[in-house]
Amino acid sequence: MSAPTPPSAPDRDTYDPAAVEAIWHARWQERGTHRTDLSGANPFFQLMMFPYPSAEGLHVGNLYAFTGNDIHGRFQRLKGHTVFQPLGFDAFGIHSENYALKVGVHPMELIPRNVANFRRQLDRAGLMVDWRYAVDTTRPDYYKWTQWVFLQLYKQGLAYRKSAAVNWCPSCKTVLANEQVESGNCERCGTEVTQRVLEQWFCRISEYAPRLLGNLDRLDWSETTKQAQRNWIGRSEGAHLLFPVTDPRTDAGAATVADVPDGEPDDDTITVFTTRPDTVFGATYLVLAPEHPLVDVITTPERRAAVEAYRVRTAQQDLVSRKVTKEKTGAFTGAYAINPATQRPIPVWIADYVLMEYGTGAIMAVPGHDERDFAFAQVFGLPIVRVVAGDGEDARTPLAEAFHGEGRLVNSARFDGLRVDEAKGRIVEWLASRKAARAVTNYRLHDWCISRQRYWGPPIPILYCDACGVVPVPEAQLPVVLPNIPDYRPDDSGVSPLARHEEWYHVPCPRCGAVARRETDVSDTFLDSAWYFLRYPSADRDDVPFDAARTRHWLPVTSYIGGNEHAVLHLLYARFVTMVLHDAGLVPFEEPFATFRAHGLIIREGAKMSKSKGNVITPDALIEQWGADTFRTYLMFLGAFEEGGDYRDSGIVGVRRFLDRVWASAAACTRDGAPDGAPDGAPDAGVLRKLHATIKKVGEDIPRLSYNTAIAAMMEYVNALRAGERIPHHDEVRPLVSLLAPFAPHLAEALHERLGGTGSVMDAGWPAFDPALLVEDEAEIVVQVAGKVRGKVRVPRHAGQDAVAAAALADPAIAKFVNGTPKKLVYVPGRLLNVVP
RNA sequence: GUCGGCAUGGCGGAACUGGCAGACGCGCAGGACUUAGGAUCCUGUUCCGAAAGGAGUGUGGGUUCGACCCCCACUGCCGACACCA
Repeated sequence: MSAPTPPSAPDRDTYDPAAVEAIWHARWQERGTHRTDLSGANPFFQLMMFPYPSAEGLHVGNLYAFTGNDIHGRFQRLKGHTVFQPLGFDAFGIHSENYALKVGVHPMELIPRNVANFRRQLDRAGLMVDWRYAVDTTRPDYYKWTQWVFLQLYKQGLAYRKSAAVNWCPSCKTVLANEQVESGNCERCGTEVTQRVLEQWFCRISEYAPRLLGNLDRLDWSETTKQAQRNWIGRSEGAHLLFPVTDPRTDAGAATVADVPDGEPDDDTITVFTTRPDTVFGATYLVLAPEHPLVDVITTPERRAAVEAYRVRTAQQDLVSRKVTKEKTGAFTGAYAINPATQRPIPVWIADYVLMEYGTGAIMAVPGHDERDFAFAQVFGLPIVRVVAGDGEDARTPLAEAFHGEGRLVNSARFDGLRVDEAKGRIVEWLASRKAARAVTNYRLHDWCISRQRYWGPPIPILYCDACGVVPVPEAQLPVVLPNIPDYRPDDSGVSPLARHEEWYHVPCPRCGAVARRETDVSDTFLDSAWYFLRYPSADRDDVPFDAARTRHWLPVTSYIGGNEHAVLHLLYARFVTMVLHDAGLVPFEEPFATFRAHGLIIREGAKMSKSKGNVITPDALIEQWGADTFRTYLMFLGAFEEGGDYRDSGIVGVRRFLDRVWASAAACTRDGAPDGAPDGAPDAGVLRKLHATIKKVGEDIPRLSYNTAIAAMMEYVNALRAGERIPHHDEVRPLVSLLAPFAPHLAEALHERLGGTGSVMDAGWPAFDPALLVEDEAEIVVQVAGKVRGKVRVPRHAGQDAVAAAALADPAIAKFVNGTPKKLVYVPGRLLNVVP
């Protein structure tokens, strides 16, 4: 098996991509072809997701996404828009930091190097980027404004501190993200990961959940992305139910607590969230999250030791395995609470399968109708009661597993016989009238933790003063510059390395002048990327994060195309930050991205690309071998852009042959003595019709990102152009060059010039097609008999059903399938006739 | 487990609202030009069949004059989330 090689021997007048591309890179640079006039009319903001500039350099996944954006942006420019297509670098974060530690080069040295390499590669690929507006999240002139964004959140009361657990690797002495924990162990050193509880900064994104969800219906986004966000926000309708705790020492039975208290949750009332209030009669025990504050209050002395032991055990477990392990464990608190429906006391347990961060951190367990509660009840021998019966079942039908389906209530006193959906409302109403329930909408979305106990990020601009408390750094004092310190390795303290740098750590309090301490956590990289699109048009401005007039002119983003791996986090945080800035009167819109399209993933020979498999494609080598235009076009030819593609080494030669043929066609029609090679010196009518059909098709395919079919259409046209070794006419080739420009911009520039064009092909406009040329005089009608194709007939364009039927039956090859008079004729004008015998 | 996506020739993939399945490309076969070709050009290429014809879009059913496309049930692969009450 050998990889195909490009056609060789550049003698005479053949396509030499390396030469062409070098010439045009230089000219684009000289002429400023890729510069956007920001005051230009008809603005079109084409945004692509900025990359993390890794040391390995650009990978095909990046290039696939960028090329898809570039084609769209170039097309919009050809269509007459002023296109702004900036790019930048998302270079902060734990990934860079770990890599820097590994190779022993300081990130402040490493990142600029990587960025320079990325720019070189991106330019080599022919992207239409105006680098004057590039952003780099690690530069103080950018993160000054990231810190400013944080302060806006703080001012609105949307940034706050609370303690939360983080994963901690005792060996690496560092905080780990959930994805860096592999089955309970650190992904780098394999040490068992533990939990630490630290004070951290959070953003109240959960407060925006209803708006973030509601707006989705109005956004022109890929449906898959919107659905992912809906699931992530996770709205669920249910109820809070109140279970008063009884004191077993004073209450002999249920009677004394039968009178429901005032309904306000107090020290000895457990509030649970449930989406199945209809099953409350089957709630045979309660479970609290081990961290639930009421645990301390209600645990009985006899059970305290066991409960504490269980809480310690849970606290030590890393965050990932706690959620992944399905085996049920728990401890009985010794306390009982009154089921507000049955009035009977039920035991209160703690278990790690109940999460403090969701709902109220407490559940009513209905083992008959919830798998988790069922499993738990089985382990601990707790009662399982059926309260819903499906078809053919009754109150006594035994439960081999939790029953989830439709059905009617049983064992539920006066609610017996109601359907599940009716019962939900009725039971909540009933309990509400006794002040034991309230209908509630709950969201899964939890607040966004932006603290990172690391070095490589923007310092959170907060000071702690013994006298004044928490003090935000005044905006005039921004940026809080990340100091260039040689020792940025995290240590055992769990506090950022920044805390070790006295001269940075201690500063005067801006309010009272006393010595204050800096916040030493840096912020999440998702904060950097949550507003970068606002910065681009104003990237040259030092005085403001984003200029009001430019923002009004360019935003919201016209078209955003990116990977669905950012469907939830990045895109949701960006929407949230934009909404907050809108509420503060700082931007005139609340949704940042008018349209968003998710592109697919690129794989290699049917398998995912990975370093361990050794099947990673290196763009540099392929561009070297085939040329950037061929590589770009091939990437887009692999499959539908929104579906992704399978990169096969063997196919690229086909695209190269196509571009060779385009070059040869342009060469042939400009050669001395042969500019008008067709016999009568005019373009061929058939070729011209095909040309106009191709202009139409390519112009329709590009906006719907159907790049592969657009390329196929151009290939078809080139085949028609050259069929039978005919010499193409000048006017047949020139429009093709424009159609090809978004895909193969260097080649298009060269041929545009060669065919007598002036300036850049990008400013020469998009060819128009003549609809009149597309209609044919005769139509070919497919003839079916009983739904099977039996032949075709040619008829005049507007022939009616009878004429077509007559023509069809006159054809013996068709007529032989029809005995006697047809029962029915189905005629689709201009396309098809179905004869039903 | 839940949510989403996908399943079409030897291969990557087309087929827009139910109307010629297999566009385009790779590969393969034959031919032309050549001292030569792994360059270029031309022709052919879903399968079975000499042909007439038949079969065919993961599997099983359904709706329809007509289904890759719609409905029901299932299988497999890919992705995201994952004890969310």
